[in-house]
Amino acid sequence: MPVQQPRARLRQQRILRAAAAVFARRGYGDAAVAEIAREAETSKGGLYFHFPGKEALLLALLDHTAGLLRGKVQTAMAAQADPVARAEAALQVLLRTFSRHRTLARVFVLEAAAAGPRFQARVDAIEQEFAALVRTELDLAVASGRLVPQDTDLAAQAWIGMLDGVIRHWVSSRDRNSLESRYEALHALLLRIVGAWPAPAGAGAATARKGISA
Amino acid sequence: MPVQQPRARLRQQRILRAAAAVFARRGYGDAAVAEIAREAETSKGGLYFHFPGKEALLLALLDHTAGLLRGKVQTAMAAQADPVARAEAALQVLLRTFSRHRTLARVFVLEAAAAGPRFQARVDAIEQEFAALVRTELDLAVASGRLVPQDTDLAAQAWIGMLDGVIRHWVSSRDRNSLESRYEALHALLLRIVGAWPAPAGAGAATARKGISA
Amino acid sequence: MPVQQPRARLRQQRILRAAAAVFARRGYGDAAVAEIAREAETSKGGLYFHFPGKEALLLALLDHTAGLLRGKVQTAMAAQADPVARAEAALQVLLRTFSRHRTLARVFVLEAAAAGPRFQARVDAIEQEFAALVRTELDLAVASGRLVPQDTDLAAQAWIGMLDGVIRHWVSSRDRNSLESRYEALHALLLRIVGAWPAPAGAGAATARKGISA
Amino acid sequence: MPVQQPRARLRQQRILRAAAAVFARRGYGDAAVAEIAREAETSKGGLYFHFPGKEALLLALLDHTAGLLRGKVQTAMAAQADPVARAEAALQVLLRTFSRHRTLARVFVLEAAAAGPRFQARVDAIEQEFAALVRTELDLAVASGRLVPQDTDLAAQAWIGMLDGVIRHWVSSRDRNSLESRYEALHALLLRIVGAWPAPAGAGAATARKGISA
DNA sequence: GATGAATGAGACTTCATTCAT
DNA sequence: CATGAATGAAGTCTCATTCAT
Repeated sequence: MPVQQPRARLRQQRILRAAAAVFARRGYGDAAVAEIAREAETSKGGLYFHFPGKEALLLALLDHTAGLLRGKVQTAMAAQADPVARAEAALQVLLRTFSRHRTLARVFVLEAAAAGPRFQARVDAIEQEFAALVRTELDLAVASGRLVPQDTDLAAQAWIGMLDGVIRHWVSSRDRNSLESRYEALHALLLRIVGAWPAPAGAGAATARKGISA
Repeated sequence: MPVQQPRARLRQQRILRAAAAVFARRGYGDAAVAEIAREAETSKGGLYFHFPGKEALLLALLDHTAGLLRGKVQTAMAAQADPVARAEAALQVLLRTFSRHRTLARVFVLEAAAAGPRFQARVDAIEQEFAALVRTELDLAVASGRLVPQDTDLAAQAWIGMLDGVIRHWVSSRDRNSLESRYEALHALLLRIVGAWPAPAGAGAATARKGISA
Repeated sequence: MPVQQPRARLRQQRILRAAAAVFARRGYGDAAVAEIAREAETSKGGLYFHFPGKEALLLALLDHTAGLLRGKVQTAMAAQADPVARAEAALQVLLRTFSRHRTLARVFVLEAAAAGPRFQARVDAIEQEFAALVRTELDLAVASGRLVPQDTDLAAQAWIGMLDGVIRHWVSSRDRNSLESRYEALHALLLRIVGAWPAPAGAGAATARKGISA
Repeated sequence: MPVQQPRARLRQQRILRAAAAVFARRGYGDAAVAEIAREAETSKGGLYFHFPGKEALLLALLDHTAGLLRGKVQTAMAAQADPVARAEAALQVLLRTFSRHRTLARVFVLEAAAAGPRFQARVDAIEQEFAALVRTELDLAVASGRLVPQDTDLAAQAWIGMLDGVIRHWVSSRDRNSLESRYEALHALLLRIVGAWPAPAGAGAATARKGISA
């Protein structure tokens, strides 16, 4: 593998960014390579010099997105001591990252699924990776008595599933509000799912809750 | 509006069934009208006599699916007395119906989303319809003291979201097991979400639950 | 040939009228048989019962138009004594008839030409028929000294050609004024062509004209 | 706007030439893009690279023809001193040009008219352009006493109309004789229309003609 | 006689990919 | 390295015509 010249790297990034934009705008199937090339300010021939084809663009985009998410999640988790807080931090940063990259979000949760099983599989693998992360933390929390014993695998799937649903809804609606603003509500649900819910309202309940979540 | 000959009705159904199969197999974008016609044992022209275009096929399929689900859900709900049970029955029958019509499920939760905003909007509307149904029941349950006071709208969204996630995962994986077999686990999560979980195992837990949900 | 039942005659006329309208509106090539059937308030099958195909519709229309014109022209010519007046009367009634049947005019002078050589030939034959009529009258006028000796065939072609041009322009423009209103100008040109023009204005010119045309 | 490679220019010309041939052979409506591509020795995709569609081909052809005519007419007119001669030269060169490009002639006077109002309008505009040219010369001739006072606009329309008729007849008949050979007769009619006719037979008239045309 | 249904050839157009320059 | 040009397969859709009822 030859060392990438910096100019080539830049080109590739411009092309990937353009691909994300066009895939998000038109959908993978309706996206024209010509339009991506135009948006990247290059030519079709140039694009094909850097990427072997349209599929490779989507794949590269998914990998790039995965790397981006992994990095941010690791950093965010490292900053928390409590296992439940670490798991929550992971989801929160996923939400925040997608919130700031709407086109990536759309490509990741919508377009890839419809572009064929090969892409779907890659997205699934990445989701499973994060689900495993979450599960590990929940297991720790259960082991330390922080959470009541439960099917942590199921709970982790549910967490990722809820996140997925929220993101999916956000990108497919015309909602221009920040995705992050939904974290509050999501947060409450996540805690309920693992039986660590926050105080609803009444005083008596607060006592019981304290015993559980503290 | 011309009189529908019985022959025509049959053809339309055959075409719709074929469309569902091909959309599920190839995805909406890659599905060829010619293949649908072939699978419906008719000609391209014949297909276009009954449906104005490829989009109309998907739309008709979504409407057909929605009608199917609505009917089954109403029946299932009518058979239950308890509001929480009614809400659960709704989800359960949705799961069961999709489990028995995998192609419809795939079209409904995956293909429609990627086929364009128009289709996505129709699916969203149907999901919201069922979410509203669930919410109504949860409200009743809260009013009767059956459930602790909570944001029932959010909870209903979460229920539908979880269901969506399970179905989506099932259709996009190669999992050939019945979708229904996942209901057990889903059931537990749903109850947790509204704070009405069932007894995990021991007796002490039952006490705690009573104290919380009562 | 069986005797036509009156009901069938009516149907055929309704279909022909509808065909004229649709051919004029869409052009022959873009006219759909289905639209003609709809406009005739019958079905495609019914239309094909009365006419063997789309081409036959246009042909029948041309024949019908020719018959209409022939009849009116004969009547108009019979009412004139002077040969030049007779020739003029022929053109005038052609103009008037087309003016009152714009769709027929359009089909006759525009659509038929583009619908293929077979149709073009039929229109040409009809035009030649009227040119021959005109020529006969011009010959009489020359023989009687009413007109100066000239190439009457050429002059007749020119008369029909001018008429054709005026009609063609009228139907292809959006001009909603009566076609008849153009007769005045056309009239002057026709007379000039055969060297029998009317007094323009000045006296000197009148003298010169008299010397020439008398 | 991208730089035109010389290869591309050649292709475009080949395509346009092929389009003219096929439009003339089949008529616009029945001309298949595939046949044009074949005749141009390229592929359908190649054709669509150079022209956005079938309509654009016809439009480009009309524009190309208009440019051709304009150039030749200007040259021909510049070579004449007398206004009437200039006007005649214009028509003569139009006739000669169409005579040498029968397919262009057919497309221009027949196919465009039937291909839709948009094309018809373009052809009309070009005809009006030449009519205006003729009228300007006739006005000059009247102003200088070269012609008797008259409605020069009408006369110019008549000139163009006669020319149109002659060309139309030539292209729609199977007449393989040169179109130019008809100029003699047309010439006589044109002069009659503006009251500047040549000697029919007698001697006195000859004198007058000499005075006019010399 | 008449209707809705069906056919299938063929039309225009798009587009991922490859290639000559 | 990059570009414009070229390809050709495949797609959606139309429509004159025929047929079963």
